[in-house]
Amino acid sequence: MEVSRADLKQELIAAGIRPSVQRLAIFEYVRQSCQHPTAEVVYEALCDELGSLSLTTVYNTLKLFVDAGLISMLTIDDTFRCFDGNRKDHAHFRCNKCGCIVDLKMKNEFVTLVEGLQGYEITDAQLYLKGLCPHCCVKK
Amino acid sequence: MEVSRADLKQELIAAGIRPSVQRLAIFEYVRQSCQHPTAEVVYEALCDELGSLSLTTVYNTLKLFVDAGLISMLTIDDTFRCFDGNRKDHAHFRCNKCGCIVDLKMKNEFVTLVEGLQGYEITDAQLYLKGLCPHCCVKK
DNA sequence: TTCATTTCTGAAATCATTGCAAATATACAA
DNA sequence: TTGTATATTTGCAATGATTTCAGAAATGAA
Repeated sequence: MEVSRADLKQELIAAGIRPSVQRLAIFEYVRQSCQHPTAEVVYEALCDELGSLSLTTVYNTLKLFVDAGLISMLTIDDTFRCFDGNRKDHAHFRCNKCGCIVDLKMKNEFVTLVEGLQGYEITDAQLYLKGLCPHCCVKK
Repeated sequence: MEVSRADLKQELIAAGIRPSVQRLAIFEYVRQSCQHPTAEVVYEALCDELGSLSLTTVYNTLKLFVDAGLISMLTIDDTFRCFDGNRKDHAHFRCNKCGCIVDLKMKNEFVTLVEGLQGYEITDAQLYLKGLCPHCCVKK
């Protein structure tokens, strides 16, 4: 499960991205995180480790990774964007009460569910479910 | 396909929403639109018809409808929210090049694709696909 | 080293969205 | 009809996440 820095570095290079200290740290953080961090969270988490870091750099770097297809950006919560380093096909659930975001396994690929995709080139797919999580359901 | 104002009015009342002039006009516009209008677009479209209309009213009213489950809000484009009056289960595609948003038919319900939903209460589901639309694929 | 290119920084700007308080419309009792 | 309470709309100011920009720093090649 744990991936080495060297591997992550190679992955960046393979994607045509120069592995600067900041980029590698941000990449590692998002990939290892089981949460779904926002740019702000990434910034807070890495500020100390890196000594100096600009929020702008975090935004730019995350955008760079998303464009390169290395991580994905979630817009499941309308008030902020968060990022996901988990590259397996999976769906997301957001609880309307506590706001938690949970990964859900898929039985099949997204596109198997959709008709009429001839002629389309699909580069990204996200399935968002919203409602109440088991925890909030109970104490409702 | 065409729904009368009277029917829409009844639908609002049934949802516990008083059918003011503005609300009815906004509801009709979003329901009839085959596009996926933003609040701004709704505002521009109805400004003349209603004589006076506030952008704030549009935002508030759309939120009211979404909370009542009458329409749904899409966050497929990270830079703005748009609204969808089509109540059939369907997926959305957004072209990365021209920005068009297209409705796609589903073969099955969203939840059939997901594992481990025991204990969850699902109130909303959205499948977002992104990439290139047939038109942009050709002239790529 | 030097030069050119890429990357990072921090402050300022942007812009969709919301908060707020006043104005207006509506419902309904007297 | 009039008065009054409630619901709705309005317009503007404020918010806050995100982006822009121009200069500073780091990096790589020669």
